[in-house]
Amino acid sequence: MIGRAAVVALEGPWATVPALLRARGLRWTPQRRLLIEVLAGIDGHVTGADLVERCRQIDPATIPSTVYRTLDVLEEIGLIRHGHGADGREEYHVLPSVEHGHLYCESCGGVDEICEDEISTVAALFQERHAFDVDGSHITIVGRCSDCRDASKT
Amino acid sequence: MIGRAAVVALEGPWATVPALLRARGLRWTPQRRLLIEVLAGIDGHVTGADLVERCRQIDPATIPSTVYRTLDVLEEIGLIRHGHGADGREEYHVLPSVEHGHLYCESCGGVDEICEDEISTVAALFQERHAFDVDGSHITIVGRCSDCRDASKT
DNA sequence: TGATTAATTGCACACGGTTGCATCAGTTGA
DNA sequence: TCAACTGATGCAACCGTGTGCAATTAATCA
Repeated sequence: MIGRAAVVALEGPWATVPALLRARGLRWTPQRRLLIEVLAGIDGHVTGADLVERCRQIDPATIPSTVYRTLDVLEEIGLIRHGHGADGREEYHVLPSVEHGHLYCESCGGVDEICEDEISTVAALFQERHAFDVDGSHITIVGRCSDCRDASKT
Repeated sequence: MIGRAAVVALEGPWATVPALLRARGLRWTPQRRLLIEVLAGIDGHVTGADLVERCRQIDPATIPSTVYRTLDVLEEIGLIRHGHGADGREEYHVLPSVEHGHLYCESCGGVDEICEDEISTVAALFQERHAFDVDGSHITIVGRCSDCRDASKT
């Protein structure tokens, strides 16, 4: 008899999480393992509520506050980053994807990605003018995409 | 006998609000008047919760949902604009101040303003590369201010 | 002035996210 | 292997914000 099928091996950078936690005196718990498994299956970004939902699909006993607290420690460790979408909701970027921000169209709700060199340009501007270090993964610019502008022109 | 002292005359652009509302078939109510009076006394930006609080100080019977709904209609009329602070909270810009964004230091919580020509630079970048119209008053860039960086260097 | 009508309010509730606290359980060292 | 220590969990309550709905009321017009 083999153990529960749900227990899958952690891959890539996720395999090191237990060690990263323990190195800081933090613990490796079933709840954290569940969240890591969910995160490992995500490409790009998710909202906090979305993560809670996905965890609940696997384990309905998942408690939101535990998820959010775990996300906090994962961010401290540097495995994820969070920002805020145009509607103000938490948005988590799963690493090790390339650092990027977002262009959010308030008309259609569409999202476009800001690539690294554009972030650099913006960062350089504020570095020069305000001596401010921009957190590139936290950038969300709101406005209107070309499609919506064209549509409203007619 | 004169009416309640709390009833003050609306000044500047605020004086036109009742007419603006009525021109759209909307109504001028005591609750809206209260919020307008509060907004008239604000320079720059406030959070939604802050506005609710200030309204309550004048009229404890103020209901939050009414405030938020009124803010929505004022934004539609163009008297205020809203964005989201670094913590994702609603942040209202009271017009007719100059369009500006914010640099938010996640270390000390300090806020610096992004002036118009910097916004133009950023807007031009995304206009050119993504054909995206940036909403300048909605920009909040997160990172670290020079003071905090210097402090952590030592 | 008073009736009509649709905008607005107040209320109750929902949702995303956070916090305080008592209890539980990884981890470590004996 | 087991006890002790301390970090993590679960729970309940709370905050900021948004929504559906029935009751209220501002605006209009006879």
